[in-house]
This record gives sequence, C-alpha cells and structure tokens, in this order.
Amino acid sequence: MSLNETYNQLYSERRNIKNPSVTVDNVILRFTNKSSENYRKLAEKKLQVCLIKREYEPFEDNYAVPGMFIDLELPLGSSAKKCVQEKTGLTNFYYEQLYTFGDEQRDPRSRVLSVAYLILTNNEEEISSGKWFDIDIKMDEIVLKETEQGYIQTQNVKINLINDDVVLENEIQVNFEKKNQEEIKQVKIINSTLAFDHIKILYFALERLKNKIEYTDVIFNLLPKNFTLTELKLCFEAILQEKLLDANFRRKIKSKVIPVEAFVTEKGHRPSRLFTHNISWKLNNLE
Amino acid sequence: MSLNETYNQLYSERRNIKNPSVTVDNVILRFTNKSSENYRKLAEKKLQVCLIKREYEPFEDNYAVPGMFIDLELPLGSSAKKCVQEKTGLTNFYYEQLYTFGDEQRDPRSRVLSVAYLILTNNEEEISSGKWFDIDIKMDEIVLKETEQGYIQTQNVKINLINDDVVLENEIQVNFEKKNQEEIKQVKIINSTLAFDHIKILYFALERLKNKIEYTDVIFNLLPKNFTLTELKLCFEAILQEKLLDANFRRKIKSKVIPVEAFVTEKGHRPSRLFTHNISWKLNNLE
DNA sequence: ACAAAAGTGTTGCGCATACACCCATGT
DNA sequence: ACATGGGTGTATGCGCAACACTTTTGT
Repeated sequence: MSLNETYNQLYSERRNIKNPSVTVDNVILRFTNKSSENYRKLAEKKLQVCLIKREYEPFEDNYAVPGMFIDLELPLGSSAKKCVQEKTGLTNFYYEQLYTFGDEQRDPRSRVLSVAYLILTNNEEEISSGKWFDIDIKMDEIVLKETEQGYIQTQNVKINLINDDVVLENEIQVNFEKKNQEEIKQVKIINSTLAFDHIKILYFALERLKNKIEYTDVIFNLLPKNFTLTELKLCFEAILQEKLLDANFRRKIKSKVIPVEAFVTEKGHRPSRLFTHNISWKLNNLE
Repeated sequence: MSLNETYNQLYSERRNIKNPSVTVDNVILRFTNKSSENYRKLAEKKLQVCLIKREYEPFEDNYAVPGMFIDLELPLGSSAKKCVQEKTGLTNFYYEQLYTFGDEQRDPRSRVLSVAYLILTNNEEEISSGKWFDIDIKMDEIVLKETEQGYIQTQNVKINLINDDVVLENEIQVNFEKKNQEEIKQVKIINSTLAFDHIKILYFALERLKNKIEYTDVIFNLLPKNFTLTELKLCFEAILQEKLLDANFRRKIKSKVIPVEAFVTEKGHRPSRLFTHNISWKLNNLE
C-alpha cells in the first residue's frame, strides 16, 4: 500500500470524528479465608481486591485493577471476561457492568474511556498474576451543609489496601449535592496510590455490591459451594460494614439457602450445619 | 502540515489499538398532561419518550433517541447534556448514566459503543425538534423453564410508541438465565421500528426508572413544582404499571412532600391541596 | 469446667395492606 | 341529587429488632 493510500484510509477513518480509546477495567473481589489461630475462634472474613503492578508508563510501578483496551471483535462483556481470564487465569466468576468512567483527564496520554466491570469470585481458584489486597475502609462523618436550593453532603473515605507489608493508602471525597432538579454525586480523589482513577472505580464497585446484596443473590458468588450460616453472616457484615443479630439473620436468610447433610466438626464447639445456595428462592417467592 | 507529518500523527494515534466510535444516546422521558375532556374526570398520566426521525443513513427515516458522537473535550456526562440541549432545546432536566451498550453489530457501519443516559424532564418546556411518543407496554406472562443447573425465565414485551397516527411497534424478549455461578440477563430484539438497538436502550431506561422510584426522589423531576397527591399517585402507577391504594399511598409519600397553601378548584369535586417536593426528606430520615 | 459458637424461642413495635367511611365541590 | 375525587381512620397481620435462653463440642 502506498503512503498516499494508507494516508487516505487513515484519514477517512477519522474524517469527522475523533475516537477515544476504550478500556475495560475489572474490579475483582473475593473473601479471605484465613485459617484461625485459636482452635475454636472463627476465621476472619475480609473483602479483597485483585491488583496488578503496572510495568509501563503511565503510572509505571503503581498498582492497578486488571484492564485492557477492548477487543473490537467482541461484545463489551466478553472483552471484560477475556481480560480477566488472560490477566489472572480465573475461569469461574460472576461479572456485571458497573459504570463507564469518562473524565477528560483520567488518562494522561489521551482521551480514554473506561467501562468498568464488577467481578466476583470465591477463593477456590488461585490467580496467575496480580495480588490480593485486603480492603480496609474508614468512613468519616457525613458533613451536611444546607444551601438555598438544597444541600450538600460531604464525606471523606479512606481506603487502605493491604498485602503483607505493602499498604496502599487512598482517600476520596464523596460529594452529594441536591440543588433544585439536579442531584450531583461526585467522587473526588484526594490522594491515591493506585493508577488512573482506579480507587474511584473500586469505590463504585463496593457501593454497588453493598446495594445489591440486599435484594439479589450475588453474595453467593463470593462463597464456596457449601458454607455455614455464620460464615455467610460474616460475609454480609464485611460488605455492609455493620454487625447483624444472629437469630434474625438466620430467619431472614432461610429462604435463600438449603441445608446440606454435612457438618463442620472438630472446632471446639457444636458442629455447624453446612448450607448451599438455594438457586431458585426467587421463584418460590413469586406467588 | 506536510503529508508526511500528518500521516505520522495519524498513524501514531492508532499504532497499537483500533478505537471504536462512541456515542451518547439519551432516553428523554416526561409525563403527558392532557387536559381531561370530562369536567371532573382526571387527566390521564402517561410516560412519553422523545424521538427524532433520522435524516441520514443508517436507519434513515427511522425514529431514534437523540444521540451524537461524544465530544472529546468534555466529560461524558457533559456530552450527554450538550446533546440534549442542542437536539431538543431542553435546558432543565435530570440526568444519570444508564448503561453502556457495546454489541458488535449494533451499528452496521462500524464498531460503535453507546453510553446511554436517562433524562427526566417535566412538560413545562417544549422541545425544538423531535416528537413525544406515548409509551404503551404489554408484558406477556413469564415462562419458566427449569434446567439442570438452574432455570431460564423468558418474557416477551411489546412496546408501542404512539404519536397521533404514528404507531411504532416493537417487541423484545427478555431472558434471565440462572446457571451455577452465572446470571445472564439478555434482551433480544424480536422486531423494532426504532433505529439501532434503541428499543433495548428504552427498555433499560424504563426498568431503571421503575427500580429507582421506590427508594429515590427521581420521580419529582417528572412533575411540575406543585402537584396534587392524586397526580403524583397516577405517575407512580404509570411507571410501576400497577394500581396503588389511595390511603396507603398518601401515608407512604407524606415524608417526601410538603403541603403548599394552594388548592386546585373548579373541578366538580372537593378542592385538591397542592404539594411540593420535600427536598430534604432523606436528611430528616437519617436519625 | 468453660469457652466458643450453633441454634431456637418470645415479645413488642412499626409498617404495609385492605377496606370502610366522611368531606367538599360543580353541574 | 350525585358523581367524582379528596382525604381520614382503623383492624389485621407480617417482618424485623432486641434479647434471653438452650445445645453441643474440644481442650
């Protein structure tokens, strides 16, 4: 192909419109399953996110959520799945589209949109690259300022990501402004050790998860096939960031699980019955 | 700039990655406010969507939701706002990101992603171009098929869009498959008279709206400043597609509205008190 | 024996549902 | 007078919060 022909082709492609680059970025979450030190104490349940250290500019050596430029031959969701499989080796996971991030300055190179996906997996599979970081959240008090046409809520949120000695500190500010018709929710990054706006993407993922576990079954994607009710409760508590009352939790969750003829023993206390996800609880609740 | 320089610039831009085109597509909704024929009957409340007839290929002469290629100089949301303002002339509206549609074949020209936005407005402003179409939904029964690892739910949905004599008929099939870990929600277009996959985008918008009115204030963006409780109830019913009980509705909604010292009279029945949105009901409900 | 978790029972409150009933108005 | 929507009251039942209590195991 001559220079001229190539030029023409290239030019015609972008005659009218400049196209942005588009990536998929995947927030992959799971629960820890540390074995307990005390022979009868319960293992701690903590949410973890998979991060990979970047090898190239921009943000070289910073940790980032696994992502890649989209494959134009695939539907969007499949690009996300492919990315997760290639970068981490995971094969079995839940995924859903989270949000599309498109601030002008989110990538220093050029205009890059990021279609973020929320990925949930349990800890039965190991990952081929990347590390799991414990998620540690500290929320400040919500500060309220009333304005003439509404109000502004401001909240600072510190998110520490911990893998052994490595502690990645991040702080964001969540602003919710109510002003006449408009409702503006804005997440500002105060400081972050993650690449790009990935701390913001992570925050969106955590919020989505928090909202969804109340009225969906997604949480079971974070658990092994069989689990005890206390394990399940600890998972709820880790996501919701609050303590639940045991008796009430058991009643509430009953329709979503099925007891299995198996117990966890040798724990220094009464054996725990194992349960599994009642995949069709929604159906039975329709009438 | 010489041919060579331009070539280099163009080429370097796409050295590694082919970029897709990206549009914003805006589902703009409002309520009708037909005046009633009968002197004491209530005016009907119906959801309407703004559609514009396409002037060019592809889908020339088909109706479409207002959209445009994104402006690389603006954040995504601002591209959407700009699009709505330029195409319809609306200045005052609520907007939120809906979903990003990225099937390979959704645009016959080339790979085009669509970041869809949900826009809500009341009928105080007129639009400069485009027409309002009444939304008429008929949902078939949900068909359930149990499978080995879960189940599949299938539902056909007919969406007719009506503007005077013009009736745009559309039918989609909503599949929800539960299969082990995976939950796959798929919307297939069976037949549509709208451009691209816009009927699918409209369906997503209606679902989002339905879910959101329960736990947010978005519905007030569809209403004028002052309204009667029965008007408000009719709006809820139109979105939820079900009848509500009057007494209970009034109790439930009480905290979200503030009575105004004004009444609607000359209606052949007891005057209706007007209410306005209590912009800070959430705050008072925090404790 | 006792620590720790597993699991059940009870009580009271609040809220949603369903329905009955009265009020005010224009024609 | 009456149709129509505006608006209030109340009984019933369910679900959830709170808390007390019993059971079962390993060391």
